[in-house]
Amino acid sequence: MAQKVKLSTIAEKLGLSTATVSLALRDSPLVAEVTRERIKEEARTSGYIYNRRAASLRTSKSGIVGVCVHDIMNPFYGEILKSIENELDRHRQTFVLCNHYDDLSKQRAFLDTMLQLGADGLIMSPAIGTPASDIRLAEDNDLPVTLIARTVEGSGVTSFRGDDTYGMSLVVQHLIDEGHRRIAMIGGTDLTSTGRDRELGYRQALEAAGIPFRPEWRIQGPRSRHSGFDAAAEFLAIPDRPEAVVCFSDLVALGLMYGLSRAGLRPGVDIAVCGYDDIDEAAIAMPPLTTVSNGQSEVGRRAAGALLVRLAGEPARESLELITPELRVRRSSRLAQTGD
Amino acid sequence: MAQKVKLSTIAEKLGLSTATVSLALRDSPLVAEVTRERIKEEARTSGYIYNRRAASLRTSKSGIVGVCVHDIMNPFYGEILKSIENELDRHRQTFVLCNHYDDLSKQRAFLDTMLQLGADGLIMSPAIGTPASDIRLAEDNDLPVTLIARTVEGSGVTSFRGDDTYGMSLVVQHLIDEGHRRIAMIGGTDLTSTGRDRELGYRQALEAAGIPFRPEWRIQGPRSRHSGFDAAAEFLAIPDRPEAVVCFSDLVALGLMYGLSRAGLRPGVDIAVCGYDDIDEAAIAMPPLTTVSNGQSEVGRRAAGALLVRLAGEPARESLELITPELRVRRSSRLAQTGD
DNA sequence: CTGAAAGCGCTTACAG
DNA sequence: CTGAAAGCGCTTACAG
Repeated sequence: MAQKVKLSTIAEKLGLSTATVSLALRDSPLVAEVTRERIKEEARTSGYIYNRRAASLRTSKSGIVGVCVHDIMNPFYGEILKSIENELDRHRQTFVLCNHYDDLSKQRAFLDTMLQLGADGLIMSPAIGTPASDIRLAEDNDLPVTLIARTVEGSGVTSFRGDDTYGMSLVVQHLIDEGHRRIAMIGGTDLTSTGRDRELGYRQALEAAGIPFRPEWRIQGPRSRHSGFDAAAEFLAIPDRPEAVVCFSDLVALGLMYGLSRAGLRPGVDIAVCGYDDIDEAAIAMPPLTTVSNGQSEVGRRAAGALLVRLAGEPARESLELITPELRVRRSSRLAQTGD
Repeated sequence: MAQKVKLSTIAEKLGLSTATVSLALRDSPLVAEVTRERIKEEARTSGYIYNRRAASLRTSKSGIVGVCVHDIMNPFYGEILKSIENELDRHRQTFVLCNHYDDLSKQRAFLDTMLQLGADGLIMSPAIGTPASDIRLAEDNDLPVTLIARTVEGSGVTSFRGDDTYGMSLVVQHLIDEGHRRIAMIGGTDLTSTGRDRELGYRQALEAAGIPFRPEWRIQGPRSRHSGFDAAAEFLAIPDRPEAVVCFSDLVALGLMYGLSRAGLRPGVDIAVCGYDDIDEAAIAMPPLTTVSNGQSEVGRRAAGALLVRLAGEPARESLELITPELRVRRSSRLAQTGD
């Protein structure tokens, strides 16, 4: 490659100072219109590439926002991400993605990288066990943080997520309304706020209906399609097996339905299955999956919006913004019908 | 936040020069062991954060690798990405992700951002219509590029992908071996090398068996689960409908199977359906999906490896590295059996 | 083994 | 409306 073109290259060529060139390229009204056009033209034809590292070193703004979630291949996060991406794109922020796979050291490495790169902000769905101190470390170093999907107590920042307890109680109530009293819950873990809250919703709905909680009907763990599939065997082995199941997520429900079908049980006919999240696939699945809309796009949009407000100088405050979930009844939970 | 700690803060505190501190923190043997330990200890306790922008400005190495694909929510790319991530992690490269959604301007914006940030390299699955000049622009500005999944003629760089023509011919041959002669192909577009090559494999296998290609049995377009689902209606409306279908991808096949099931047709019983890619879900789907393993993890691993070699100074060369696909026969294509 | 000094490519007061 | 100069926080020869 030829000699690199920088501001001073353009300045020399046109007999101007780098200050003028710098201002012109950023459309400053301080520079005369004609000068500005000459400069821009020269930048274009000479193949000038703006060096953001240099600019960022000077201004301490990088135009980078880090986003860190458990796993972007999970459509639940994918849908949130799309909405964040949309929002940030419009504000010309570059968006750097990372999976932490609930590995604290991986998340911490990403955080350190963002600090080193001088990122402007961070949106994260914190890994299991994230200490509040990690978030304060970011905040203390001028890196505003917004949390999504999960909460960290004492972090001092805002979290956006669905009201998981309420949402799960809606599904369970729906199954009770359909005449079920033997309802299992599959998936999720005590280690995340999401897991705890959804189990709480399950228990509360049962209790409200006077149905005792039965630990053998609570299969913890699964959080993916594959583990939902594997859980089918475990579920089928339960003596005195329930005829209705709520799952921690749509992914778990979809995997479970694959597993049940393979064992010869027909979801939506022989057994009621519900999910959680209302990912895109839920509506076209076979059978179409009853679930709870968890407001992914709203979570993403509002979290990004809140971060942008922080970037504009607003101070941090610890708060929890709950998005109200909505029940979506489909065929997987309605054993009566078979048509439609 | 308190006064920011930088190299000179540590240097002053310990009565050393910034040169020594800089070397010590990077474990240079030039610095005496004891001094090194004192410096590291001070860095730790003072909460020093390494400023990569400053370092990068000086060294013109950023430690950043950009990765740009059509859509990371597509498990096909997701699986490639995991393998790239693994490889880059081990070389302590920060990995910046981007979806281009086949929007050239979005891809170009990402490319510009990477140039401005001084990224060390780029791995991309080029958007439809990517001009070779975009790739040369990167290469000309010291940003080595490696291509995955799709090829750009005249780009001058290496591409890694499965042998799509051969792979697709394997599936079609398999259906012919199962006794089918009326085989539709659903999904994919002429606009990508992948789409063209897979259709070519379909046609070649038909031709080799003396089966004429019938344009009304070729439904172009679908490339997602949702559009596969929608294609079911179109497929069902074909007069003189085929009883076997190969799909552009597993995602299309899985969506199509949902659509066919909803219409009352049983995939794997009433109609044979095959996918392409062998994503994780294929093996647990209902029915389990016959497909072609497309070597996602090998593509990712080798593409990342090739990029790392380029970072080490190897010159670019245009070449196409084909990964040999393998047929995975499962129940969706074997109408004879119903058990298992 | 350690230090003094220059320089990476920008932006930002300040002066005119 | 334009320019001269300092400085962002590192690393890299070079000298000792």
